[in-house]
Amino acid sequence: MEGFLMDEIDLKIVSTLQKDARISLKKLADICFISAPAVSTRLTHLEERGIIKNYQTSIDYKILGYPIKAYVSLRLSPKDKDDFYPYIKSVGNVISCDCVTGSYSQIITCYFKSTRALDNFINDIQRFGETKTQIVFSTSVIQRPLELNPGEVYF
Amino acid sequence: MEGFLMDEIDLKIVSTLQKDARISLKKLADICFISAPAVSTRLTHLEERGIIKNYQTSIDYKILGYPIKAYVSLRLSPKDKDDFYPYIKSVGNVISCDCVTGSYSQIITCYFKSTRALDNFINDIQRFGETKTQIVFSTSVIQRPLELNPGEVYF
DNA sequence: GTTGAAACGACACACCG
DNA sequence: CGGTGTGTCGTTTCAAC
Repeated sequence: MEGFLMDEIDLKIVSTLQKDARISLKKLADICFISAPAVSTRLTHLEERGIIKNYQTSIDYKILGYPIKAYVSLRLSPKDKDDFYPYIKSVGNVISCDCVTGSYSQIITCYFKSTRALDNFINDIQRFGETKTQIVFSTSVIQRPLELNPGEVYF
Repeated sequence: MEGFLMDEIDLKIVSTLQKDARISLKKLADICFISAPAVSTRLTHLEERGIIKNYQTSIDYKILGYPIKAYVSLRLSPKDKDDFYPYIKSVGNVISCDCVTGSYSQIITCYFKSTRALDNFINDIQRFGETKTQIVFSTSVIQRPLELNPGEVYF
């Protein structure tokens, strides 16, 4: 990461795109009070520097037949790490996996078509260590962007 | 939820958009082997029916000055629910909050500029109940779309 | 970063299977 | 009814400043 600083306009671009990735360059330009080509070059830079990682569409997995969301915690034996990482990447049901502090060292977020499918998955990963599963009942804060122009945030 | 079925083309549209939300209708049309207007009407339907929820840009929060990611579990007293939900929605650091099975009934995913900021947050929410915090060290599966045209998935 | 022109893509309509 | 094809309009891109 080079010694570089985002200005107000970059921040406006990024936070606007977070909320609507399909907005046109022209509209972005109007919002930022600069020209469309200027937005375009800034976008390219933001992408090249890895600040913008990708553009995703969020889907209602429930409607699409994946009603089961779960957090699976896994106490991963250090010796199994090299086997575990490629494996967990290969499972299409898994949308994120983080190594965390605490006795359960991996937190896996995943979606399934049924509790039976979830159960199969859990049985499978138990070869890597002890697991704890928490199935999601309801979601009060749906996956959303981090607030970059902070109103109500902690410092 | 009407008695409606996604066909192969809808699935192709959705899974393509998941990976690149800024793709043009024309490219989508080429990929799906149909015309651009046809893609356009399908997109509108998918949005109207809530299968496509929104288009987000994923950002490297680390580079932007939020290096701390954490999962905070909260044992929420039922009587505090009505206070908790509006509050947790208002915190810009929180990107998701799920009600789950198990003794810690809420799982909060959040980002912070520092461990001190995280600490302030935790101290604050402890008025709602006991908490357990797991800070993310490293991420082996970065937030990614669910695999809809499944290769390696559990049934 | 801005402007303007040219290339490109998106949208609305009438037409065809 | 849903897909295709044309025309118009808006958007992106490139060159010159």
